[in-house]
Amino acid sequence: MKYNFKKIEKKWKIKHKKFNFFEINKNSKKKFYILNMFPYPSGYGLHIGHTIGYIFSDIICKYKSGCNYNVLNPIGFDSFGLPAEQYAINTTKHPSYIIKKSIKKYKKQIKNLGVFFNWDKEINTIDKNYYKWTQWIFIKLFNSWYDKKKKKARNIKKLINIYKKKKKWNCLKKKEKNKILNKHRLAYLKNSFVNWCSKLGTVLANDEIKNGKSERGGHKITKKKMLQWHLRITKYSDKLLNGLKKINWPKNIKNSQIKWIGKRKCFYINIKINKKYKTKIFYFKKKKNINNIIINTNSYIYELLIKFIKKKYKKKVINIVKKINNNKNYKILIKTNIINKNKKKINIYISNYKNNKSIKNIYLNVKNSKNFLKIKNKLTLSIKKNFYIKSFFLYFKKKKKIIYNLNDLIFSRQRYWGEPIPIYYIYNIPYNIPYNKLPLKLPYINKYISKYKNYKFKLNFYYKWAWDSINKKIVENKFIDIKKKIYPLETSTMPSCAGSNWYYIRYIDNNNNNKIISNNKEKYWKNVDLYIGGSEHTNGHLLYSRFCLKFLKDIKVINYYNEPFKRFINQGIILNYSFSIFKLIKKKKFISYDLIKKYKKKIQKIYIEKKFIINNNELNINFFLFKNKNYKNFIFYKKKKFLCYKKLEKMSKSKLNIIKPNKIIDKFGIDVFRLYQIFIGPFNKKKIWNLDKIKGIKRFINKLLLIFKNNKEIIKKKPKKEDKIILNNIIKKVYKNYKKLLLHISISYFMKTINIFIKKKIKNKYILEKFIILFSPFAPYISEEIWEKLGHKNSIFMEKQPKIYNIYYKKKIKYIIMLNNKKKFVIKINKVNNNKKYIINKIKCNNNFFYKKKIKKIIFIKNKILNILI
RNA sequence: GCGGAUGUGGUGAAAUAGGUAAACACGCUAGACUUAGGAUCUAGUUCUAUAAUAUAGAAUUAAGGGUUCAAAUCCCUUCAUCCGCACCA
Repeated sequence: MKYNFKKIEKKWKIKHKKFNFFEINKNSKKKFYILNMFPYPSGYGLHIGHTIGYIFSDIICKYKSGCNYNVLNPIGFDSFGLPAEQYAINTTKHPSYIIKKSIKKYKKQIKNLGVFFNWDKEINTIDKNYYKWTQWIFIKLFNSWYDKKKKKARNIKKLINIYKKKKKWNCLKKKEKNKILNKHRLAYLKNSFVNWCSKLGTVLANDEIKNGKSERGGHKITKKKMLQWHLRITKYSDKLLNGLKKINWPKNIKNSQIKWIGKRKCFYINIKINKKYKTKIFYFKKKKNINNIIINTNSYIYELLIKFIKKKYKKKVINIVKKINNNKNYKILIKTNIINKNKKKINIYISNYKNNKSIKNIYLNVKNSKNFLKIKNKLTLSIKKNFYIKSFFLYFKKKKKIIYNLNDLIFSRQRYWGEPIPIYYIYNIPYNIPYNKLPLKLPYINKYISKYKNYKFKLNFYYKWAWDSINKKIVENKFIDIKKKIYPLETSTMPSCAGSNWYYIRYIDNNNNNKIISNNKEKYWKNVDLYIGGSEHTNGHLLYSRFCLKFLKDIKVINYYNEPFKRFINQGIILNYSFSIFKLIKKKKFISYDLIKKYKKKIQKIYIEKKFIINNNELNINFFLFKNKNYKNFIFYKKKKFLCYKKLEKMSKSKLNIIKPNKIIDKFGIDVFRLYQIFIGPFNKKKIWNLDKIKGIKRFINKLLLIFKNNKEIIKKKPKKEDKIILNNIIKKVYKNYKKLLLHISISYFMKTINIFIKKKIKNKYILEKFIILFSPFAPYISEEIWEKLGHKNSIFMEKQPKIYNIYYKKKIKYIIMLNNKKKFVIKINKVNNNKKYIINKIKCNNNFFYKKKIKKIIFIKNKILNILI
């Protein structure tokens, strides 16, 4: 029988449409909530990295269902954020149109994986019924403060009551009241230095920046002072730290959470520029003397410093900084009269020194400035004695202090495509939109982009963005009038983490319009039992989600659990080779990879697709030109062959090394594709994409089909003991690997068992049935087909996972006999004779390898080993 | 610079919380078969010796040392690779 997967898949896809998988154990008391991080629907569609996660969760979901669990395996889409918006600007189409199209594509592809998702639970962050609750949580945060004594968040009204008792609260002006409240609110406004990207026109979080440039687009980032919404996540530092003890997460993820929170006792130094401008504090484990201070030219501290340099020298410094910014690793020395403890003068350097990846604002003479001091390019400003920055001084405190790394989360973005922050301002004092008027809908305007193409894509350009607080609705900007009680609305939107902070809660009760989640449902489903996700933004996402939950628990939205994700497994990235060629800048010349050394500075790297490559890394020039006609007149510089640069890299759209699952599925079928993705290696480790090994899976499937080829050969008889033992072994192995989440090992045991079945010609129906049930989560369609051929009408997924046979067998015990720590042979012994004397005698009878020799020692470990030392 | 991992054949990898290293699969070599297919089957695939389809011996889990009857697994040092990092560590 040839494996006609297309026919089988088509048949079962139709049957599965009517099949209510998630209803099977609806009334079971045991629940299992498994969750994949929801995808960002980019226009490019699914790639291999996505599918492996879905397949993985699906297998576990099907297995758990077979173990009588009521399972939940939902999926949704995280659709707000920069990528869609950037794409929208480029294509002049509205982001919601792009997102809708992408989601359609995603859904189609996901459904083609043989995966069961609870599609009725689907959520989408841009859905107004979803972001209504995101905004609701924000207002709750805005109206809460953290009570240190009670160690939880409470309503801001209670804080006002406390103030009323203590002070003359009512005599204070509104602005003063606001100032005080703003210091306590969990969502609050603060002027702070932010990563500003002028090209994108927005603030970015630290994890949105890579190598000092924006992750999306690679634009320059500067530090800028701006009024921003913050979440007071720092108040929860201790809770976030303690919660880690109880959950089953990988060590490295836990560690980086601990590091991020960074609780420790330290000595500290304060750097002030003058009374008004404080900078951050610097901490040391031990007391240290300060010999020099290094200030980065890209930092905000430098900008401040410039303000306080005397006018005469200001231009000089700025000019020099301009010059050195174009060079690598330069430093300028400014001599000062600040004296440290050893009565030595402290020098200030201004430098464009970069330490590996991160831009640091300031370096002190700690270990990491060693490299800095090696810099040879050095300028010294000729500075007169009286020139130094008077107001720049240091504090060194002797006392130890408990400090945290964690900073409050900056929670606003100056962009259009996000959840609007439900706040309006009266005389610059923020007030929230009433709860019952949520959602504050994101305005949709046609032709928006073409009309305002030259503007930044921002909310305040909408003509309709003001709040009428009498009629409680959104009105046009031009009506803003304090007398008529029409006020300006907040123009920033929330960052993309806002929607993903709490989404796992919403899946459980996604259609509830009155509450985020009903009590009953929360009590039953509780938290996520197994959370599966990629490694990209894991750390931030997990921390913010945990913070969000702890807050929701304080305000009693959540009552029955403390941590969002009980167990977490990190999905390893899949690497693939990328190919690139080099072009001379501004010239029509390509240069072979072995010749580029000469042109080092003048070349530009262009990624190309793999289909243009022959013989490992040679470019097929004719084919390349045929497909890329804009390079028609270009010259190819080469010796003999034109070589490309081949590199193993993370799959990415820009590097043209993405593998799309569709082609593979078309060629080999869904089941083979599923098995292959799991078999490729441990789920949590990085993998290199290589299709070679898919043959093994194909052969395995063929062998499997061979067994079930002739229905007549399959015997309905009580299975033999031997056969039962074989089945027991595989069941045990597979179950154990489910616990450890090592599914790839299970597949190798399936292969092994099939080999044994063929060798021993096992054709017993009961044995084979149990085997195929055990196997069904891995390859659903083929299992269903075989199940049907065995004469069953129900879906195989209605069946329970097999139990281990109770066999009473006089098990012979295996002993490994070792001589001087080396294995000699293995003997089998009946249970009755399981003792040292018997075994030694037996060996003496059969072997004479230690005859006439003195035995130093015999080590006997019951049921395992006998080691003889001579 | 700091922190966290990881290191097993030509390749992907297994090895019960110290107890037969390399299961399972890919690749390769040789042969068979045929409906000439990205097909299937059989055997081999660390090294050495011999009386050679067997037997015996030796080496081996990045390198070196330690603990132990016994280490891929535990401890120490070094090297290499990867990941994270915001001022500190």
